[in-house]
Amino acid sequence: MKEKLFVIDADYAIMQNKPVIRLYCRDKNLKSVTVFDDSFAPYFYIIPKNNPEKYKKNLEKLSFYDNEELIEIKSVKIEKILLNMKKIDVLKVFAFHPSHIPKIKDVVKTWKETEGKREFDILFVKRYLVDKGIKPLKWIEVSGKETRTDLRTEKSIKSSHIKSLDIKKELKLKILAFDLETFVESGEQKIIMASIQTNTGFKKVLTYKKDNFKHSVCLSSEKEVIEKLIETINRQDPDIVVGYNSDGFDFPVLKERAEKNKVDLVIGRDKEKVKFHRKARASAATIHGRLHVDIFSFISYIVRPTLQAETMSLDNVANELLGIKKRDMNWKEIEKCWTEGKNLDKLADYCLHDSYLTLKLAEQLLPNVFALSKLTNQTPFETSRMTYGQLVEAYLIKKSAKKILVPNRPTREKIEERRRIAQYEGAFVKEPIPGLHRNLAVFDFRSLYPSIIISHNIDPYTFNCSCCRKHKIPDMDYHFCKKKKGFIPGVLGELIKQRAEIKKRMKTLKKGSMEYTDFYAQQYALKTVLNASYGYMGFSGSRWYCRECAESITALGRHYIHEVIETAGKDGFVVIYSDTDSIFLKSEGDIEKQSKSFLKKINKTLPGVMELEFEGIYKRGLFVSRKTGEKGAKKRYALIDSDGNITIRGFEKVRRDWSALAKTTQEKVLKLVLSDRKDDAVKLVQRTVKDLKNEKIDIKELTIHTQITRPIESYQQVGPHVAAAKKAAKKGEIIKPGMIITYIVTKGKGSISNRAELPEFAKNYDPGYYINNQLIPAALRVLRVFGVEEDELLMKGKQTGLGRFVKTNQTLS
DNA sequence: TTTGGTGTGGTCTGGA
DNA sequence: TCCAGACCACACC
Repeated sequence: MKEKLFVIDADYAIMQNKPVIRLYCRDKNLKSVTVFDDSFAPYFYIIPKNNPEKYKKNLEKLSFYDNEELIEIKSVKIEKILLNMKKIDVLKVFAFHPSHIPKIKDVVKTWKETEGKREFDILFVKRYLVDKGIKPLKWIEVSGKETRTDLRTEKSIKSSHIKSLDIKKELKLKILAFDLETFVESGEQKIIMASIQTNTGFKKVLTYKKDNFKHSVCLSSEKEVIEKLIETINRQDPDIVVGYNSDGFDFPVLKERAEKNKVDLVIGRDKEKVKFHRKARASAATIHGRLHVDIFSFISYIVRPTLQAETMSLDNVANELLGIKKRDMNWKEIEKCWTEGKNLDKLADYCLHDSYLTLKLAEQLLPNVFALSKLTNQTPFETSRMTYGQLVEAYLIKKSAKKILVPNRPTREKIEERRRIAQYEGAFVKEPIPGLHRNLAVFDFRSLYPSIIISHNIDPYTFNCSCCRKHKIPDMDYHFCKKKKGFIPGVLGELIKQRAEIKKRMKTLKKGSMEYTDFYAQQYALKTVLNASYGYMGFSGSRWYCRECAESITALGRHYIHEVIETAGKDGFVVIYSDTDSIFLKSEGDIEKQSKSFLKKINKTLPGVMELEFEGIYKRGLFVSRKTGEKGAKKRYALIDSDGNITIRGFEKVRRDWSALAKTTQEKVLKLVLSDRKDDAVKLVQRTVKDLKNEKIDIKELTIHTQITRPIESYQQVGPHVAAAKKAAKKGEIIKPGMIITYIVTKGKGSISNRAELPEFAKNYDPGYYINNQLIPAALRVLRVFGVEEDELLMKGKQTGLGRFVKTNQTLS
């Protein structure tokens, strides 16, 4: 029989002593089908010192015991493959079991005929998908026989042949989002409520106290809640289970409570319990047969840089990504609801809302996860938990398969060594001309670093070749081969081409249509990998590490932007600012016309795929000076276009470690100033100072968010956020690195740190601090270029009674 | 262990 | 008491 199937996830199991790949699929009628493939054997490569034939013979005889387990070689093949651009003979060593690979490698390592060993740490399923060319979220054609298994899928096929198909059709998969609420009772964290929502409209709240609200099932104990949750998931039979921080919270808690209550946490399609795989941050919970996506993981690794939310809380992220308003219920209220047994419907709503937000976030972001899976041939389970570095690596490994030996991952010592010597010169940043400028034209290089890599053939394998010594990188003693195309430049070149094609096709489609969304996600995946490629070469943990490459890339970047700056000057522009790949120009004449010819002129001189792009015209642009001295401040500016859209970079407004009051006031000031209303801006600040002084500002406007980046004991210098965290820790709160501490500076004596408190412990706020250390600096940063001084904002001399808020180190004039 | 360098500015700390 | 430099966080690209 032959079947066309849509692949969702994959894993492997040991069956009759053999590793068997399991592909979890749906067919076109949405029937769940599992495909078993036992035709694939795990392998790795050995580079022999000289005689591969002789090595092969010795290897075939290898047999040893490891903890009473017999380990033997399945087979050995001699293959030709590229090592440092040269074809060599290597041994491809097949094993009977994936876990034998590292053991065989360790034995062979000691043989004196061994030159090296490669690709022993590429996981079995990853290897399979790459080698077979199977892309998750795409279609395959499976030939084989239907078999019986104890898997809870509607059909199981033992495959004899699998072919990947290029069918555009997407299947609508069933997504189930869940969320738990817990409560600590006599030192034990218990589950008090669970909520579930699916993208097919099912919703349910499970709890065990009272039964008078919508969508709820009231049970009699925690145990029953867990059992009912398990039953519901299995009955709903989703393809995808999503949570928000479910790797770090929901599943660990669920596992612990299930064990405590002697319930088997079986929610997959086989009889195994939920397992945890070690990952960077939290261990990843795996459910056999269902795809578990912790959407928080994807957001914090990949989406985060594009967000401006202060914390990665579900509420904040949903607010920014989905435009869903935040709720005002907090933890204290939840606890109150539960302990008093009142307003439980509110608590249920809260819990249900969490799984709703999780579901909506998943619906929005899963296309991006899937696009990355299709690009790298990795399961969405993997790609949703990958960092930038891992995504680039996965893609490069895919492109190396069967052609190039993948370099080994560096050892811990090697990484340390690379770290020590790493530092190299980066991008050029021009000091801006402070002031409010009119009619600015902005240009930037399209994907500067990737285009340099491609156009200059920057690659570890082309570095300092023996044939092209003449073509040196500017100001460097390095050169790159002109004759042979490097691996990374070739790969990135394809990506750029594909992305251009997708973008072209997107123009013919309707925004918001299924196809458009899919293309958008695809081009976003390409962009993600492209943009991370330069960083990956300079990353100490990289398999394709090449400091000289990274150094050359930035050197070329500086070279090109300098050329643009120089040409702009010669063409009569005033160069206001430039950072890495962008340039801000002003001119007396018709800026649009001049921009066009300038762009043409520059692009004629650029090699390969390099291109300068016209970003836009801005009606006004504000550049400020540094806090001390008259120098222009880099990386801080604000722009307004002819439609009134405002762009703010670098200012306190866009930083999370400033109070909302200082940020919103600064934003208003910027808007007024960009509209030529400086005087109104001054008045606004003065009014706000007064409000603060009279303590009329809501304390919520005054919280400051700062991340704890290490264990609190290991800080050499105790800043306000660390001090607040330490106090909270003393009161029993658990403080971990990565947490974002919210604090308020209260009245009292001593340093700012001494007076920093978490909101729940803050009894008041110190107006003096918020005036002198928050509001005034943020406002003055903008207004100083207009000649406004601190005294004017503080209304000194005009009003009495403000003296006590003046910093002690200031003298009255 | 979890892409890179460049840059600003707040707060603390310790010595004059 | 004052101030420079260290430390720290977080922005830009």
